[in-house]
Amino acid sequence: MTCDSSSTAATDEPRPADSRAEAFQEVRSARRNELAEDYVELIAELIHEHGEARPVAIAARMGVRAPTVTKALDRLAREGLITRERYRSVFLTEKGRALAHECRRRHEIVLRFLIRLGLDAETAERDAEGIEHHVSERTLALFEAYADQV
Amino acid sequence: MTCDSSSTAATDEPRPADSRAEAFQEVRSARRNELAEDYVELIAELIHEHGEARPVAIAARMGVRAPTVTKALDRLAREGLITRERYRSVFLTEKGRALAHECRRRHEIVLRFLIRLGLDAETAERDAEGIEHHVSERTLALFEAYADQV
DNA sequence: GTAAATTCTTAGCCAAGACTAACTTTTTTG
DNA sequence: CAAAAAAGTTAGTCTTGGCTAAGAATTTAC
Repeated sequence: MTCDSSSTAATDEPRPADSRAEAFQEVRSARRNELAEDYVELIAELIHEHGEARPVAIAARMGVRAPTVTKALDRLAREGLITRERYRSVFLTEKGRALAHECRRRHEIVLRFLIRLGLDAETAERDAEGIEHHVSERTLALFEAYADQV
Repeated sequence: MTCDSSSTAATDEPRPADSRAEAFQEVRSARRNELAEDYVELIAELIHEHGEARPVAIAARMGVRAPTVTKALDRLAREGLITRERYRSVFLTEKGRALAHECRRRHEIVLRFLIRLGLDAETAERDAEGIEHHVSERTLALFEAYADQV
């Protein structure tokens, strides 16, 4: 049943030009950034609420253990999103603050949209947490339009 | 600075820090299943379109290399979602077929909803791919209602 | 001002998911 | 049917993101 002759000839391209494949690659790429975004967003919230972001608080809110946080923070620091000193609080860099702001914006739009659609607040919060990393700017604009319009 | 214990930790919690942690844990749990769902959905599609699902076709559509597919299929087999023989096509088990069906359903609902909202087909397809794994049954129902209503 | 408790880090383990290189099996093709 | 091509697997590497156990640093409490 090898009927699809067009798909696999001499593979010159290391990256398949298949639009389906591209979509999956984009999703995977988005998935890679999700955790970093979650952390940065959470750090911004903690700083806003408590004046600082301690690893122990991050761990509690993320629902993970302390060493997991340490590792994640190392990575965020490597990526230039936060600054930190050993055994001390975490601070966002300019870049980190920008990302946090962007995330917050997306989160708010998705959340507001879901609630406008008729979803209960708690489910909306949970769904928004998952969805916010996967909505394009275009979709976001439509979500906003809908929420405003009603 | 260490206002944690006095101000917001023990007493007021309108939303206990726990519920945030739970939300994140749920998202992480969803993320863990995403790839398996993508594979199963794709395998079902390939079988439907071509009568069989070959690893080479899966790799092309997923946008990954062959060994990645082999490993993924090992895992799917371990989880009882597919059956396979070495160097042969892949088949869904009853469980795999059920999951594929469920995924397809979610995908369709999200896609239809986004298009009804006014999104172009291509972006809708891309966003649906990312969103479908993160919508609750409740949200799905609202998406359906909206798409039908308009 | 020291001892206890808490917080944070390090070290080491594991599984997933990506890759390349190299090998085996199957299929195609002169 | 034998050689070449394609498909699939294995082996080995890397990174991420979890975890526990144990040790170091800091903070609290007596």
